[in-house]
Amino acid sequence: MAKRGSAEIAAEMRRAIAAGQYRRFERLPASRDLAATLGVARNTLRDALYQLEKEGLLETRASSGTYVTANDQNMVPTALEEAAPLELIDARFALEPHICRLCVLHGRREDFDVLEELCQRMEASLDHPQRFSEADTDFHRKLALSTRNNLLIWLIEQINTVRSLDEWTRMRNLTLHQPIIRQYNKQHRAVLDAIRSREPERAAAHMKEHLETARLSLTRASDT
Amino acid sequence: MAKRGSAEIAAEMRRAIAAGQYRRFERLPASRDLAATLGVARNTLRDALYQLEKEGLLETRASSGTYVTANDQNMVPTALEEAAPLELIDARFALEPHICRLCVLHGRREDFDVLEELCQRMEASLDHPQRFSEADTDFHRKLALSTRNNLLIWLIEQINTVRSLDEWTRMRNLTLHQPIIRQYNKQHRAVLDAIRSREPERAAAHMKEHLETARLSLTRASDT
DNA sequence: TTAGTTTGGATTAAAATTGGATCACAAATC
DNA sequence: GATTTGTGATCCAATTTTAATCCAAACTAA
Repeated sequence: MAKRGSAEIAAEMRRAIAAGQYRRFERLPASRDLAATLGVARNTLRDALYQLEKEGLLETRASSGTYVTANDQNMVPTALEEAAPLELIDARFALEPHICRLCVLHGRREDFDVLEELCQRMEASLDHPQRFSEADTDFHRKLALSTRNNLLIWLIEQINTVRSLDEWTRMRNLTLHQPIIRQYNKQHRAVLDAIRSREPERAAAHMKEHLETARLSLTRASDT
Repeated sequence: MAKRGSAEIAAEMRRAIAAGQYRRFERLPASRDLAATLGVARNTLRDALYQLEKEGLLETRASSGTYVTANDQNMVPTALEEAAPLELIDARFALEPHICRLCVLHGRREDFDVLEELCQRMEASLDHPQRFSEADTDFHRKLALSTRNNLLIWLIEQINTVRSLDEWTRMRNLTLHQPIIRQYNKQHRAVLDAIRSREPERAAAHMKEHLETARLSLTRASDT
């Protein structure tokens, strides 16, 4: 049987609380059930919960249950702020290609006009990483908006808050040199063209290619 | 059946009031009826209502009834809470297939063991929509967990909060009959098998198929 | 008014559930 | 080989839930 330490379980629970799976004042599942779903023995889980109790995230009352005492308002941002660069790329890898498909389905002429305008702004910003970056963010946001899916829009907006963190901006600006920007522009155009000609799969494919490029330039930058 | 404590009943009622199911000055159903509807003993319900009364959401008059006094208008529905059913499916369509791919990359043996256990639990719940539903949520959550991508985990958890809203639970339980559950089980297994044999694209494809089925049964249900 | 119904309040005992604690055993670690 | 750590099982005591009553106040309709 594969072993996972109580520390690992504690980390998992900590993250679950931060993610909002268990909210303040809520009672956790019974230790027996929770141990079962986590795939560990009850003793191990109890050790983990004891850790979290020491940290002040939980409070357990005998014969009653274990309750969340964490102030989630303080924790939710951390879940986002702690996102690693590659985690962010993977999340965008999940969301954005499909957003392109939905964009083909639900996007309207006027949406495409806005996207066109943003493309042009990016193409005019070869020497202005800052300006390019803003237009780039707007472009990806507009794609989400064009799906008319409020949930997706919200999710992308959350991701954008990560993107806009200082460290991010700095790291991204490092990678934004002329050749890279030029390549991004070509890819953005390819995505937009595919959307305009109502080819969902081609749009998604171009977006994947775009994100792959972004990942590459990111890993290359973090190697230095 | 999952035994629910008074705290959980209180939470459920709090949500119902926030969702506008019971409006201000309105009288709640008789405690006997409400208890029956919620599937708990009257004592448990009374404990729950007492909690909400302490919070100032309710006011109960003996021999008359329990009335909503929620003066709190800060219960504004967030973007998450007003998400439409099909929006949710589309968001999952974006996220989950790619999560399956990442699961193949980053998932470990012990993760698959947990997924296996959840599959079995679902297969043993053909006649228990409630139980199936919980295991189902855990299954999809565990898939996200197995990616080890905290951002994705957080995103899925946000989606799960939408899924767990009352209206949702009710609608989903309507569609969960034996044949559907059986089909879901087959699809979950197909996903798990593909992940286990480390075939990212096949896993993603099976997940897409699964979500397509879910979308179908959802549109069919809302037509009625 | 009166008789019957419905309401929440309260009490009780039994049953179910919960975390706490301990133990022997196995596996991994040093 | 000794130590640490997770497992699985058992028993315990406290708490919660349930279910069944009875009550008094308030409402309803004859």
